Amino acid sequence: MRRSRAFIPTTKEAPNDATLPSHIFLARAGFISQVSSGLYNYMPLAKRVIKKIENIINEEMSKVGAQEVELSFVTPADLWAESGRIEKFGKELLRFRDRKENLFVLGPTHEEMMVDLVRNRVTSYKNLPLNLYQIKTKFRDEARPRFGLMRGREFIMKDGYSFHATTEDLDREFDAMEAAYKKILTRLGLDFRVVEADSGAIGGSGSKELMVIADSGEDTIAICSKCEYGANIEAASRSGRGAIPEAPEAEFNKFLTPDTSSIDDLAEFFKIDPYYTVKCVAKKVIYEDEIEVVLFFMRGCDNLQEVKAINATDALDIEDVSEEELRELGLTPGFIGPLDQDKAKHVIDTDLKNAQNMICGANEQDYHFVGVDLSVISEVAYFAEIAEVNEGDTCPHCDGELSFRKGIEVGHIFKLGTTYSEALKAEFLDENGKAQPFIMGTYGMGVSRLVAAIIEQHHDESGCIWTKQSAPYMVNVMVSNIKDEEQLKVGEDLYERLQNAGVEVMLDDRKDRFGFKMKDAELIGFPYTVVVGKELVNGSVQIFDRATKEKTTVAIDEVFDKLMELIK
RNA sequence: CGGGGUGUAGCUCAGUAUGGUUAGAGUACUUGGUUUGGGACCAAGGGGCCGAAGGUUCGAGUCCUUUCACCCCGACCA
Repeated sequence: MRRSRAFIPTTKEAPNDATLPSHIFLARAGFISQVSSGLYNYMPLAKRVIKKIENIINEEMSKVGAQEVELSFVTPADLWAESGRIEKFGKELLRFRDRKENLFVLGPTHEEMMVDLVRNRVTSYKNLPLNLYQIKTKFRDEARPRFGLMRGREFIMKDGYSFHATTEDLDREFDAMEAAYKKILTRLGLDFRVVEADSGAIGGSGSKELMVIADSGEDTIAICSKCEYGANIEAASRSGRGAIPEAPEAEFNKFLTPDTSSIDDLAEFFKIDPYYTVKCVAKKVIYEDEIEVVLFFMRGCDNLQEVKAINATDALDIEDVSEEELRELGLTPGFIGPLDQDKAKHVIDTDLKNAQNMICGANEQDYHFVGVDLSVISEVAYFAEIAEVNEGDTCPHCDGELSFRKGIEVGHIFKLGTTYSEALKAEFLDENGKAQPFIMGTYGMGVSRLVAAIIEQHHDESGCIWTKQSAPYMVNVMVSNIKDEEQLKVGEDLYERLQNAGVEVMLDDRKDRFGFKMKDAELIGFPYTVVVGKELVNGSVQIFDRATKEKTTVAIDEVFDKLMELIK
């Protein structure tokens, strides 16, 4: 492509609403333009990057025997009613009626459609397993789209669905998909981590997220310093903690502790580590048809992890509760403890099981119990893992230490089980001629989000730095001064030769000055720019490496071979 | 959905407290000339229903009311 003919509207200034590097640079370099909240136009460069990613996905999917399909974007609302998700998805589902007043939704994900496609067409165990996928625009009417391509309402996702006769076969496929996804991200040149994820709400026996490591990521993940373990903070667990402070030994007693309603006050009052205090976090727990106040107890040094709390109580959701509401129940906020108190349901963190030398609220204004031995309630109380892990805690699989990172969730793979096949009555006949629901897996990968993730991980102050496998063009041949006929000729020749060799190459043949064109090349982020300019008098040109910003002088007759070697 | 902010040229923004020529700058764009190794210079141009609707006024970008859009923090997010 000739730069003089290309539609690449670069700008010096970023749109005022862009905050993340990926958003700023993709907009400035002429990849995307915003249409409305969460909606973007992809311009030629972005389209090329998207195709690159799609090709890699297609290749890896093909290797593991997954077949590509394409399901309709507009889906009948009936299907969503059948699975029950029309309620659950709520306002994120964009609904509308056609001219005959039939209700439709724009597909936010395609479990229903895919199950509908397969049911009554695949009816025998002999035709299983089956893995179908598509790469397609999705629409979710997000409450708050943000960060450019990172969280749009309209976005491109690869979504795959597998169908199995046995859970063992699903496990095998799940592992194969994890491997394929890792391969895709590795090929794209990304630093990522596969982490364990929460899968409570959707059910199923497990899910993993693929996280691209980047400071701007919206998810926090805990990773082990020694082994492969990694988990979303919502699902992370620990086997212990770093250093356990010295225990404050005391006889069991009730103590007057005025004005110590917070853990900090309490620890200060007794001059002890918060580790030996019991924290109470009261929440309103929402069930389908009732709302209940539940008291969550954990060590004072820990925090409640809400997703774990929801899973522990089988709730739909959890909300804050006010002090007034607690008082109405007869509770004393700031002094609530798990002993001698049955005003509300308790959930106690497993780390408190049999805990000794604890200090907890006495359920009486200005009083705490000291020297508490929680083993007295360990038989009767409900224990669950509800505390969030902390940095420095011990890995659940080895003796390594956990630390936190920020990640961008670019993939999520799920063992779905029979949730959808049962809801939609999608069954096959097994060896015994008995009808069984399909056992399913689902595998998502955010294609447009990957475009942003690549830049979040690969950029500098000058702009984008595309990895070789994701670059819209591999080589940019820049003629420094097109009025210099020799420069232009050498540039044109190299451009043609590279093109004939199948290299994706841009020829910057614009009538602008050197500096302008260099800044532009850096902003766009071509992996290599060949500068045909001043050094031509010595019979050489320069190869500019975008990642390192280093210029290497190369003789004209060697530059082609050198480039072919670099781009391998 | 709660809290905050912003809408003026393609883009980034002044101007609005105190209403008053023909609404500005930078950048981008067009034309001519000079320049050609790090977003050049000179000159001349084109480009605006000042987010929308209603109101107050002799007069509204500016004041009042309503409304829409977008952004940020939070809630939410298979």
